[in-house]
Amino acid sequence: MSTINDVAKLANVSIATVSRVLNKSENVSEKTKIKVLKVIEELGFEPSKDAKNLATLKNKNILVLTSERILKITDQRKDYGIDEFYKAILMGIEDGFKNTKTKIELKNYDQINENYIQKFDGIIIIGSDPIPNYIESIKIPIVLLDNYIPGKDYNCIVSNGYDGAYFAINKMIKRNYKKIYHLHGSLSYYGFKTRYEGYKSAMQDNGLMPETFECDETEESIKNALNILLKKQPEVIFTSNDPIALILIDLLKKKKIKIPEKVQIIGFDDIIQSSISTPKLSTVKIFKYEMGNNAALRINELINGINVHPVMSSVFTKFVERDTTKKEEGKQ
Amino acid sequence: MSTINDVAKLANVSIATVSRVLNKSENVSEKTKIKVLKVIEELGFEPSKDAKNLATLKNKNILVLTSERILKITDQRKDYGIDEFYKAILMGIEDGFKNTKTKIELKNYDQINENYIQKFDGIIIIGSDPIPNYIESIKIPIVLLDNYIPGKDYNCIVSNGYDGAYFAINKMIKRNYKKIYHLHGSLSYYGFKTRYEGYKSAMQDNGLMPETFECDETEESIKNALNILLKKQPEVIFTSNDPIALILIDLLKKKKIKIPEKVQIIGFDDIIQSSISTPKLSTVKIFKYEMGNNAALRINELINGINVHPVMSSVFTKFVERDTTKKEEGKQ
DNA sequence: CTGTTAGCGCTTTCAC
DNA sequence: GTGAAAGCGCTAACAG
Repeated sequence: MSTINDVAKLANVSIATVSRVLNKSENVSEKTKIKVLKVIEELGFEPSKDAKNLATLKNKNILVLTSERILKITDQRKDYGIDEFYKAILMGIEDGFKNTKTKIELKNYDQINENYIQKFDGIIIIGSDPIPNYIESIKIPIVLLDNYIPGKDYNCIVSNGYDGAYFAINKMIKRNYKKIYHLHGSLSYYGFKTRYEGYKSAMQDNGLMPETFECDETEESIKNALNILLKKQPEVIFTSNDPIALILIDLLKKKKIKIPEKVQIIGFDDIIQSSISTPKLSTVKIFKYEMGNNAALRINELINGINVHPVMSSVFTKFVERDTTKKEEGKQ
Repeated sequence: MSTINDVAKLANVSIATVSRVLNKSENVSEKTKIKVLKVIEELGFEPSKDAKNLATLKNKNILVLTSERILKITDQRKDYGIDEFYKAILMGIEDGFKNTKTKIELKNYDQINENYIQKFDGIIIIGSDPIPNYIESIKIPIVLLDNYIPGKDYNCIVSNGYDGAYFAINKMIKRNYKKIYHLHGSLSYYGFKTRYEGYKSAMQDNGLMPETFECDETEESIKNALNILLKKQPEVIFTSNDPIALILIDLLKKKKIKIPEKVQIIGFDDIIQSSISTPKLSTVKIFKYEMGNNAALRINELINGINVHPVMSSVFTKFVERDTTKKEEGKQ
């Protein structure tokens, strides 16, 4: 490990000068610049990101952007489910900036325009609602949060739906359940798609045939799907998210079908309602806070020119087992 | 943003004491600990990771583990393709540790045992060959590199095969090609699976029917697949990796089928050979160096207790277009 | 049990 | 065009 000091000594200049060539400052003669560059090359010197971060604590402004739909939800705090989702994410973001002197501004797409955006050092875009076109052409660092657009290499933070589904399903299979079906929403949502894939892989890896059913997340649609599903005598129904699972529970209760004795349910998300439903929902927890946190840290890296090659980060989930699954083994 | 100083002042103690409670040192009276904790809570104080990193530069040892197969390959440097893959990764790892005083030891599974491992502060495991069982039970930070095990939440760094495939295929479709087929290796490899999914999604999102063919990566098998494929008059063949694509090129040349005039080929990886083949291969580049680099940075975070919730990082790829694809539009 | 102080590697005034 | 030195937030001897 070599430091800026080593470089300075070998090049017979001060560390200030080295710092200048490192940061492409104008005030260095071509001669010394070349000299310093050569030593840097020789030493294989790489400036410390941590030191740089520490030394450059500046006031920064970052813009947190969402659709109007989402912002309205978080404002009102009416609907526990989605509200909580974004609240947790927002908290994670805030905390992620805690040691960086940055001001956060929360806006929705309607409240801003291309010009307004220029004031910011970085932008975090939450959710998978359509993004205004002009966003694509701006050169300010951007991080997508809870969204991913195939074919565009935006830095992004998502939840690892594939793995979460795989783990939960695999666990059920190990308990000797075989008739495990997946009730999912539109697969055009990347999140749902990955959970769907995780379910399928877990089944296939265990020599089981995946069987999936689509609904549009309305009670009506879920009801229809359930009726078809029920004919197949499901042991476990795994859903795209908690709201669907919660509706399913209601429906099943009306039909006097015992949960988890007769049918087990597994959701995805772990919204607050899932821990207070009757019975309490077994679900795959999404780490919303951590997702927000990661987004903040990532945008900071980007702003400071650290590790800039685009990366998608999938935050792992956790199977939170409550009362809609049986914890013991099924029959052999 | 509040600092350790703010906390110290408000709690009427020195920053050393604050640091002690932060790091769960024993040498603090219960009383002052509580007092400090309260102030921390009030202020919402979050210690700076950068400052901590800077202050704790210690000699660390990290173990880079691979299968014997891979280590042999990198040792010999004979086979350009795979050799280069791991060389680049290794360079990325080294550079990632450049400002951290850490010693790297490179071993294969046969050279170590459960005991030996204990000496290290962190472990990076490269490649998707089977991992010894005892690894699972050790409590040293681990990062999987170019590997992912569904259902186990190992921190890992992979290449974003889904996105890379999606982008390249989407681009071809936009050029009005429709008969785009995918020739893939075993889908039990996670890497191949994601590229396969990316191909499928791109086709489906454009209203096209995906058609895929499996081979086992031997010339024989590829030849068979090609013969079937050719009957479908492919405009584009997208392969799981460069070696398959390179063999395909040879086969096609023997058959006097013109590339890219008659058939276009797209590989995945961008190994050195792909830039010197005739014609030069259009392929999706994997950022090996960046992957290694990320692994190093991640293991460092883990060692320092930063951001410890497990995450999978998918490093984005880039479509490198050379001479096995036509750059202009196809016929309408 | 607690405080003082010297760094960690880098940036950034302020002089010259 | 260049250097000296203060300081970013934290840890870790060392003293007491």
